[in-house]
Amino acid sequence: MKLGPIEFRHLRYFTAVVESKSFRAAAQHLHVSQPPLTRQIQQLEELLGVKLLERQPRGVELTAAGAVFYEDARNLLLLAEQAVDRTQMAAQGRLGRLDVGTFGSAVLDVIPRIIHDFLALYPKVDVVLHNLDRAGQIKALRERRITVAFNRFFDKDPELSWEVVLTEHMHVAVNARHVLAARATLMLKDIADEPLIFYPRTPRPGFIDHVMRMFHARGVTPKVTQEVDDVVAAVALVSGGVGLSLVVDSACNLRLPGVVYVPLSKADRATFDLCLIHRRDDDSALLQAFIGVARKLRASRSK
Amino acid sequence: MKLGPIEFRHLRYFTAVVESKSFRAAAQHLHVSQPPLTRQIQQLEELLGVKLLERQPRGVELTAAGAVFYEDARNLLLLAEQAVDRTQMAAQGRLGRLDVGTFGSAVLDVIPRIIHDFLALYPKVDVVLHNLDRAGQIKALRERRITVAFNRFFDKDPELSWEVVLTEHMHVAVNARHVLAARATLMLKDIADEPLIFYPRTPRPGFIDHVMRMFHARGVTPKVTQEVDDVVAAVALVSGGVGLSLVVDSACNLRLPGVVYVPLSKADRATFDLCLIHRRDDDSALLQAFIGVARKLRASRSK
DNA sequence: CACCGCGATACCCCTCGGGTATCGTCCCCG
DNA sequence: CGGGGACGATACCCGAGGGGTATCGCGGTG
Repeated sequence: MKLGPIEFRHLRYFTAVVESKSFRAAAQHLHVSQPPLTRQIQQLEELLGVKLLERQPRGVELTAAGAVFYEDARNLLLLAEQAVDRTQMAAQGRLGRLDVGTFGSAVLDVIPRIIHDFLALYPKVDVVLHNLDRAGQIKALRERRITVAFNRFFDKDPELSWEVVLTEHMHVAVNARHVLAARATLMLKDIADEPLIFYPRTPRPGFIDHVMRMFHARGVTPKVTQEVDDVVAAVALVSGGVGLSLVVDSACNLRLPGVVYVPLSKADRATFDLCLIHRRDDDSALLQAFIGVARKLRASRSK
Repeated sequence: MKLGPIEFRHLRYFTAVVESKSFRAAAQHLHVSQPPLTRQIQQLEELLGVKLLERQPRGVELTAAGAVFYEDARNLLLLAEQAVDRTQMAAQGRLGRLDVGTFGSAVLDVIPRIIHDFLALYPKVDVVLHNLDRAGQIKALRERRITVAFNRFFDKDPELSWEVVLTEHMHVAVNARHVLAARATLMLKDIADEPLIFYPRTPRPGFIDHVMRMFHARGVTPKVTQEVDDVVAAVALVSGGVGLSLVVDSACNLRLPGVVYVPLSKADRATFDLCLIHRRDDDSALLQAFIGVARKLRASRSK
């Protein structure tokens, strides 16, 4: 007899026979006639070089080797089904891994929300956060090490696409014992003479330049007395009474003792967009799902 | 197109294409011509309802779903081979096969003992050892390529279960001509100024961090002059007089010329658990028997 | 001993996997 | 910029082999 390799057919037929302890019954259950079934089992036995079944006048018995093979056959069929399931889930973006590029302050509010909502809908996706600066994000996106990134101020780029997911405003972080802490709103000129804790230009030049332009447009030159590269550190210094600082909405979630956040007055209000960035040619279901969640959150916020 | 169920043929063809990143090359490797291959892959994709491959002008790329399916396909093919193997073994009167995941030093003492005792009780079982690192063991367990694994420091995992089979202590491996070789015990501070042969962090971060914490807790900064990723190599260097090294009980079985093992003094003694890990849902008799032997050995040791 | 009921065998059909030839497309190179 | 070459897809043919029907051999049973 000529024999090829083992196929799932053999396993399906064999397990059916074992489970119904009868060729005829198994054949019926498999919607085939009995002779082909017999032949497939014979083939399987010859293929393995092992007798799997003891044909008794009253039904069929497993041999010891047959019992071993039955265990594995059932397992294989089960795993094959799971493989199909998993693959289909992956295609729908319900399974897999999403690498997200984040940065300093966004991580305090928006990103946890988006990820929370996303995981509620897609629980089997692994979301991995990567804190990167602007340049690092762009590089990582290009090199496909991350799928999506959050940042402000996006430069046109042929490979990348972006959309605004949140529009934020500026607040002044000020120590509660400071006179300005009582004010409902503040103007930039109010803080011109106050010691300002600010951020170095390098990791996010776009943001810093934007704020600086804001100051200059109002003829104000801020007195930067301290530079720290981290929003949390800046607010910590405010808490310690070192001075006041500027932060966006998201950072207001950061509650430290003795720190209050006073919004900038309408006249001085500037908007800071938070963008979601991704490769333009990336049409993965995972990314689409993630963008969908981000959009929905934005819509529910703007109400 | 008419489609039946998935067959192993589909998996074989698909994995071949993925591995050679080309239909033609894969066809050649499979000893078939290219068109049937193309057809089988198309069938598979239609069968799953999922696009698995991105046909690029330069070869073929996996889609995200394709990557998921590839993993499972490879695994299924492997398990099928194992199933055949096990069945044939069983037919020859062997009762089965137990695949065990091991790692570096454990292989020197505990594992041989456990396996020896196990084989004394179950002489017809084939025990196959697989030397794997931590991550490899976990993966292999999940994918059922191994039934049981030995390692230290186990992280909680919903799919896996574990128990401590041995608690070990540290010894200093030192050249016999060295002054410290004569000491009955050593303290960590005794070796602070000695050249230490140690291990890189990557393959077993848990173990290395544990030892390092031990040093720091005693205010000792070891002078690591040489890193080797293998206990045997480390002891060989000790034998060559390069310096001294730290090993656990099991490794003391390794007798190399001019190497003596001095236990750490009680004050500096730290314990290192060796765990036996297995799939939580695995209730095979072979595994239970193996665990039983391991437990008995532990009990007889602790006396 | 006749009769079921079981799996095995004989033999036919036609599906479906594999082969050859060829196409459309993109890249590369002159 | 156009032709050659390598890639995967398509068209079409062939035959191996999976599945069908009919029947056999053989125990167990009334």
